[in-house]
Amino acid sequence: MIRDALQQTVREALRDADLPEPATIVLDVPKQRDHGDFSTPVALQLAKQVGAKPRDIAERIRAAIDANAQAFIERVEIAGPGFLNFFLAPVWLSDTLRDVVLAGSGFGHNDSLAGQHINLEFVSANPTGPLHAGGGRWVAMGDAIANLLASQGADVHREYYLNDAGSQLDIFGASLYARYRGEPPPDDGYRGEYLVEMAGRLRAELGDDVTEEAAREWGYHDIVRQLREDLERIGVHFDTWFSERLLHSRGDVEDVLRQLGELNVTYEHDGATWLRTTDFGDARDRVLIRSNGTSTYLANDLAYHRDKLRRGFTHLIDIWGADHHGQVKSLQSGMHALGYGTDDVPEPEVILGQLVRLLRGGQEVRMSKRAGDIITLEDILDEVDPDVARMTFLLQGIDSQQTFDLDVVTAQSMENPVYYVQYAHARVASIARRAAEAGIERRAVDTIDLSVLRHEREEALLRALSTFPEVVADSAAGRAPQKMSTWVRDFAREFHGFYRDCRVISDDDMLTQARLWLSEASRIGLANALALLGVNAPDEMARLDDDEDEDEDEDETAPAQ
RNA sequence: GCGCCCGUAGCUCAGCCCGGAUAGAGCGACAGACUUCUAAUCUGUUGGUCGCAGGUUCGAAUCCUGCCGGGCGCGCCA
Repeated sequence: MIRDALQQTVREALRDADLPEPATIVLDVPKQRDHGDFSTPVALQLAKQVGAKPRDIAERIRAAIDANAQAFIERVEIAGPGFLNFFLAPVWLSDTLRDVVLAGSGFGHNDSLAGQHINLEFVSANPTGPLHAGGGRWVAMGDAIANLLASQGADVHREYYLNDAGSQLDIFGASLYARYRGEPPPDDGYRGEYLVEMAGRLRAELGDDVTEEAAREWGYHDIVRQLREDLERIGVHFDTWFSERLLHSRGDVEDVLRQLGELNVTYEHDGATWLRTTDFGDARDRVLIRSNGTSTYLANDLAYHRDKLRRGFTHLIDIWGADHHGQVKSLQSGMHALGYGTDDVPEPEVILGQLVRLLRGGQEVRMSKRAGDIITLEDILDEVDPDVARMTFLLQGIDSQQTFDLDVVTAQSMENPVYYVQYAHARVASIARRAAEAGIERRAVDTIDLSVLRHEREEALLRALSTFPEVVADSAAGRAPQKMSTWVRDFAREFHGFYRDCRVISDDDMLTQARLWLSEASRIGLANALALLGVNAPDEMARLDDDEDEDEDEDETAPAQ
């Protein structure tokens, strides 16, 4: 859009002025309004190379730009040590508004990743218990990242990997079976109360004569059903639930081991078969086949990732908890050993997410399915709206540890930023309803004089809106949904300010029309941003009681006569 | 010991990838604004040695090095 045009202008000016062209022309939106609409430090960057004073270089560039006057540039100023500040003709804001309206739900989307088939694997919690609260971070992050990648034109496939072939499931089965028989779970077993409840249903459904194996299978399928329900409740859908068992039953694991053997990257040692991952960058070699003849997690995982590639995906992304970071290099090294990790087939990308620290009553709650005292995602969803849960998980970067204080999140649920944003969206809808009641129709946008939108608030709103596409692109490229949530909060603030200071519906017909379109463009920005975050954009908000904050427990208090 | 992540306002966090002009938001505290398209809003005030020390640079919260503090790993577990 306008940024590209400016970049082009600067490039041409550099050429005309006989100056070298840096690979990228930096164009910033200055924090200060009096520094213009856009600013570039290019003259500062060239000073050393050219051997001239930055301000003199800036002057040469400005002269070249002026010589080739562009309609959308009102003036160029040289400021500070040598910044070139661009002041654009106000028409660019009108153009932005029209572009947004024209693009509609596609605003912020592009096709830079067109042709890419991305497999995004996330959550993948063991099917041995319900999703714990911290898992909500992977649910929300994964879904948002998938949305972001899709917005850039990629075909994104959401996948859940079920570790249903390993020892964890056996331990789970033994624990469930013990509960079924009224015994405590084994020492290394799962101690959670949910197994007692499940054992009761197991007995009700299958009777008193169940074997341990049957209990395990029943329990496994019941857990998967619970996982699906929890995920559905928060609005996340997986395209594939991939069973690890398939890798074994189909012979994939054997086959990948055979392939590695033929590639001469394995060796025998201490009765086990090892993979020379050190040849491919790993810190030490890894075992593929234990001395007892069974395959390791790595062997299975290599078969799994090879399978994903064989299914036609061009790019694999895994979201893992940071407690698995030691395995990243092993997986990637193993995939290189298999011949992947080339320009055509890149190595799997692993996004590491720092773990959630969960607080309740000011105390840290250790989240371990084994230990028993877990707070589940379901528990959270029982107390707060799914939108609140999602937004909370998307407020900060995945690289930093998140402290999820259950008391704070539930107590301040109503103050959650998600409502601030949703309220802005609802306000637009409300304006539209009021306008309709007043018999005001929005006329075609290209018949409206948008140049009347000159209020400080209106311009600020449009400026903020104009940055949306690049924020989406940045957010997608950085796998950083928090950039999106930060933008939408800032943008909502701009809208609330506009709403307050610029009455949309007025006696001035043209101004009303222009502001209705500005509202609509804002709605598009809010709705598209929320959609990327996986959050609803409601047309109205439930009315809050005025005395809400005085009344702590309005739900179940006794009737005070 | 080695590896990854974090350390920014009283609290919770953006900003760091890709260095720019006076470092931002929310919450908290204090003071204001509803005859108004829903006040779940808006406005103002308060508040920061960007962990510490060096280095690179015209310019460092941002890049590099070394420390300090916190989290997580370092299995023929998954």
